[in-house]
Parts: sequence; structure tokens; C-alpha cells
Amino acid sequence: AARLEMGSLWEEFNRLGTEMIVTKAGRWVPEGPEGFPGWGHPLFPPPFLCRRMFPTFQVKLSGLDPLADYVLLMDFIPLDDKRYRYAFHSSSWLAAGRAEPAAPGRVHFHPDSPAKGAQWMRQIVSFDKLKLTNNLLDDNGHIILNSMHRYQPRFHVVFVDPRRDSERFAHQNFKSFSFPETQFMAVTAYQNHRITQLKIASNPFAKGFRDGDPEP
Amino acid sequence: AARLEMGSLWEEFNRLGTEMIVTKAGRWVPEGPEGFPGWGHPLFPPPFLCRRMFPTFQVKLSGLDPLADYVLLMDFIPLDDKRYRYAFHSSSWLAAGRAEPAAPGRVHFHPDSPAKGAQWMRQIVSFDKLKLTNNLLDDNGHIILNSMHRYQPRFHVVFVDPRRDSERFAHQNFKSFSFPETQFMAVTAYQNHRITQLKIASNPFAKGFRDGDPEP
DNA sequence: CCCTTTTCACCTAGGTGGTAAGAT
DNA sequence: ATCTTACCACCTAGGTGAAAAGGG
Repeated sequence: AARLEMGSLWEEFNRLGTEMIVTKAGRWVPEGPEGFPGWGHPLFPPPFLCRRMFPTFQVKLSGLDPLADYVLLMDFIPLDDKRYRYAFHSSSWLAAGRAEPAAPGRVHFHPDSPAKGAQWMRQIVSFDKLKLTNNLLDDNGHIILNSMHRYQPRFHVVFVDPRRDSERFAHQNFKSFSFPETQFMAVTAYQNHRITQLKIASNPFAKGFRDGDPEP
Repeated sequence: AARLEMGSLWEEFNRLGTEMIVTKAGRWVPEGPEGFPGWGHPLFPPPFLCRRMFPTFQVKLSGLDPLADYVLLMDFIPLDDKRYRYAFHSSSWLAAGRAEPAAPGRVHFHPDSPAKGAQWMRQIVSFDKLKLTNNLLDDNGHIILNSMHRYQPRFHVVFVDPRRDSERFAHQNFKSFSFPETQFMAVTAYQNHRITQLKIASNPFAKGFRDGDPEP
């Protein structure tokens, strides 16, 4: 079984209509004699950063075989075949035509994969290395989404069967989880001001934009 | 086989007599409503930081079975049975009595362990999470060393035999490496000024103490 | 007009040696 | 006198939304 962590925060966002930022290149790459070479130099990871999700997708697992190997991964499926726009006057999302062609379907493997069930169950599994981009040509393995489209994150637990030869995607031996409260609209800039304010209030990295009041 | 990375930097330090800082608690823990709770909140890691090594111990592996599991770890053995003091007038280390009782012998497992040979050989293996402390009562799993004593880092590759039951320390199935150029004196403050200057010149985190000249 | 890209100040998080005070 | 500790300014590294600029 898998329990979504920070469920109440996800629900608070979901009530307002969660938005997630997608970018091509968050922080630009310095060049010239300074800045070069290196970039964290074990080849991968990439020279530029795309945006993480907030809230971060985190689950607590149970019921796995402690001694068996599992691969954990996520993907994102379109919630419908529509493109949206935000109507500021009514503070609501309106359908605005058919979806653009879907990006190549990618998955994000949790970087600790594969690992034993005991390891996965020991503590909360956090997908905080997952990055979103709207760059259709991205070759850094990030998740590619279309802006102004709705998505449902999915979480998959794949049992690595030691009797089979390789880690190919057996159509058996895996279990998937979809938490409806984690669905979101991909955007390049926040549309709903209440989403912006909730992000600022709850994301530690946005503390610089807080006005000044407490939060438990 | 295992090749030590940054060998010329290690040798440059070794010619001067490498020193490594050991501390009890590098950064103190904030307390009260701010600072608490969390501390990076997946239970471990610990509330305070001890010092890393610089240079970082890094190796490039080859000749492993790509499909077999290996555990990588390090330990530190006393180079002799002496205690030392630094004679500033002659800029040299002098023996100053017998060694103090050795700390409990600990090992540091590379946090990616266990992993396949292919994974270990893909890129340089870096032990940059390894922390040194002089706190005999440390319960955060850091390496405990006596200040003013000399140590030789050792690196071990343990083959995880799938036929045996558990990952117990089989006295077979492992290979050890000792690079003499990585030996060092544990200190609570640098003694040799030329070591200090070389650390400042070569460690990116010490850039704030550089006077101002280039280095390739 | 609607949406995207770029740049920026401001954070979190944590790795440096210096320095002065403390301990023995 | 010798060694250790605590605190500090200054870095690296990178995650925020704001605001301005750009593009259709």
C-alpha cells in the first residue's frame, strides 16, 4: 500500500486548483573561464535546472517484501483532451480548444531505484529530484508537459522479479497509484493569485515573499 | 582495480604533510520555535555537522562484474602507535608519547551501497558524505579519530555473494586498497600554514579566504 | 491580448578557515 | 604552552516568485 504524505496540503491546493510551473531553463548557465567547466561534473546531471513540483510528491509505503527489489517511478497522464485558459474576471479556468499534441511520454525513476522493500518502507519516499519542463526537445530526462493542460501524477511500484532475466517492463509485477488530490494545471506563470499566496506561505524557498505572519 | 582520483592534489598535500580537521559539532543547532522541527526530517541525518575530508576520497573502479552487487566502504587505521605535536619553530611534527586508546573502529558505507558493478564503474565514486569527528560518544555513525594521530584511509570493495544468505562480512569476497598519498594527521586546527594555504587555494568552499590570483 | 522567457533579489542548506575564548 | 571549542563572515549550490521584456 502507498499513503500520500502532506495530504492536507495537497487538498488545500486542490481546492483552489493546483498549478505547477514548467520552464525551459530555470537558471541560466554562466559561461567563459568562470563558471565552466564542471557543472557538478559527474556528466549527468544537466547544465540547467527546470522546476520541481510543490508540494513535493511523497509517499509512505507498506506491505512490500522487505527482501525483494523494487523500482519506484512516476509518470504524468493528461486528465483530458483540452487546452485551458484562465479567466481573471471570474477567477476560473475555461476550456479553450483541443489539447496540443502530447509530449513524448516519459517516466521519472526514483534515483534510489532499485532498492529493497525494507529500504523503501523505512522512511518516506520523496520525489524531490523530479523536474518539469515544457521543452519538447529536452534531453536531460525531465518530465515534459504542455503548459495550460491538466495532468494526473501516477506512482508505480515495480517488483524486480529475480527469476526473469532483465528489468524490462513486465506487464505483471507492478502496482500503480493515482491520488486525485495531486492533479494540477501546468503553467508557465501562476494564474490564480490564491495559488501564488499558498505557495509563498507553504514553500520554505519562497520565504522571501512572505509579508509576516506565523504558520504552524 | 581502483584508481585514486585527484592523485596530484593528494600528492601535493602529502608532500607538506596532510592535515584533516576533526570536530565535535561544526554548526550548532538552532532551537526554539524557529529552526525546529525538521532538520532535513527523514529522521537521519543528524542535527549537527562534522567535517568532511579535503581532498575528497574519490576512486575510479574497473574490472568489476557489471551485473553483480557490490558494497563499497572505507575505514581508517592508525599509522603508528604515537601521539604527535607540531614544532612551529622547525615547522615539523614530533612524536610526543604513545597513542591514546583507539576509538571504536567504525566503517563508512558508501550511501549508494549496494549497487551493481556497472553502476559503480559508470563514473567516479566519491566519498563526499564521509564525516570525521573527535567525539568518542558520537552516535551519528561518523568516523571517530583521535586528534594529533596519524591515519591511513582504506577503501574496500565487498562482493555481495547471492548464494550466501546475508550481507555479513565474509572474510572472503572482498578486496582492499590503501593509497599511501592519502594518509593524514587528524587535527582540531591546522598546524602547518602551508597546508592551510593549499586548502584555501584548492577547496572551492574556502574561496572567501583567497587573496586573489588564478589557478587552473 | 494572452502567454512565455529572462533576469533578479531573496531565500534554504551547508561547507570553509579565522579568531577569540576556553580547557588542561 | 598546547590544544580545543564556539561563533562568525564568506563562500558554493540551488529553489522561490516578482517583474520586465519578448512573442504571437
